[in-house]
Amino acid sequence: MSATPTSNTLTERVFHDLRADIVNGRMPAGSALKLSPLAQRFDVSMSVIREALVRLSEQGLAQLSPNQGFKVVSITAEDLIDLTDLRIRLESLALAESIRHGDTAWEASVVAAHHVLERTPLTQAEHGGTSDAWSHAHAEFHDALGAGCARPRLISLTRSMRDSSEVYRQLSTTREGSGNRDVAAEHKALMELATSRKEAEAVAALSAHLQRTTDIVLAGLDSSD
Amino acid sequence: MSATPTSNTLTERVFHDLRADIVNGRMPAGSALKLSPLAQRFDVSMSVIREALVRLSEQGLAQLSPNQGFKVVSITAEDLIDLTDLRIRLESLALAESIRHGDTAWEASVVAAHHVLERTPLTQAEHGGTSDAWSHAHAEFHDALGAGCARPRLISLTRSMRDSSEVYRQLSTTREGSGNRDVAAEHKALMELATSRKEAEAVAALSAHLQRTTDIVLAGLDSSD
DNA sequence: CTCGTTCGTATTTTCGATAATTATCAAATC
DNA sequence: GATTTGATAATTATCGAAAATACGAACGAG
Repeated sequence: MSATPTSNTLTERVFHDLRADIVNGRMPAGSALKLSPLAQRFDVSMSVIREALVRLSEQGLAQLSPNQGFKVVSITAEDLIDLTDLRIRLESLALAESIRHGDTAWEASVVAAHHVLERTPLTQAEHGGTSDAWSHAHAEFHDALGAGCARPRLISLTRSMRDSSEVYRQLSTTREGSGNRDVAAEHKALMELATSRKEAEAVAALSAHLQRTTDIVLAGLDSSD
Repeated sequence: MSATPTSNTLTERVFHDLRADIVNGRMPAGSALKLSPLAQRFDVSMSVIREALVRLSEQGLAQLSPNQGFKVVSITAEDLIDLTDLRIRLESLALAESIRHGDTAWEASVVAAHHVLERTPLTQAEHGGTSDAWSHAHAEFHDALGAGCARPRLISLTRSMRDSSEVYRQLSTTREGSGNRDVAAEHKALMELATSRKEAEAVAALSAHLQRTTDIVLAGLDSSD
């Protein structure tokens, strides 16, 4: 059903790969994204890289300063706070509407996404931080929660903001064992509350879930940089 | 204080001009945006046009179908409803926080923006619809209302959505005299409520203001297409 | 007459190279 | 010693053309 998003054009492939690199924390926040090295690495012309970077910049994952090139978006505590507040509001809205109007197919997709997430190992062998597979399954699960509302714009907004949040989350999972938190249990509760249509409780659980993650990241941010 | 947004690079100039064309309704919604004609019109290479169009697409003002080119974003009643609901929520939030935390400079900028808007003629000589100058002043005023909250992400979101809404608004002002509505009075009330820090009333006025515009556009949409 | 195929054309996508701009750093000046 | 200047290198922005793809018309078979 998902598998390869199969990007037909070169630019899309590069765009997806670069986004994954940023979102999964392989590119340090704030680091420069120079055209020629990237062109070499992906074995494409600079135009392709440039177009991909322009898209990423427009989405807020990179920054373009005219005549000075691109860099990975830089992170600040204030931005994370701002971002999290917006995410809580909008994802809560999407979830609430999904619970109110979502059909059985939506319920099924939530259950399915949770099933995958539950069975995906959180940590990877080497690379510190969570595995790409888990990050992906995690994003898919949260996506599924809000996908029942018939509002494309709201959905794409929450997706975009989730990507931005990932840049921060990667930072925290790298440095600390995420405290004594049972994330899997939170997800399971979320899934059950959503599919049993308990709107208020589900929204509360989702809000707490998002806020908790941010608080951990914030703690890590303050104590380091 | 504003004057020339001074785009240093060619792409930025083209981007701004094209966005203005779309937002001000000079490009029919859904119409194709072909590269070579645009390159000729702006007297630049296709690369520049392409980059501008990619940016517009990423912002939701155009659409890119791989290998099939760009077109002006197409409009639907459902999207406008979705969009308006989000705008009401987020602009209300920005306004409320501005009222709570904005300083005197913010108040001043609201008064100033309203002053300009008040003195800008609504209709232009020829071109049906509102004048570019008024559209600009109008955007600046609404921008000023929310600019007092110290949340860059929220601000840029509301800006982006306002642009999208403009595509719709242009459609309605072209075809009807906007009924018996005193938009100027609404703006004045908004300005006064905001600067006198009446949060609840200001937010209610803003929500009603946005919803009213949408209702008019929706009426026009249903009765035509 | 309808459906499918082939081919030419229009358009997009990608490339490689040039022009323009910025960054670097050593020498020179105050 | 700090700041400015000027040449050089590195990088981005732009261009024009080649390659790939989609679109539509003409054609032929069933």
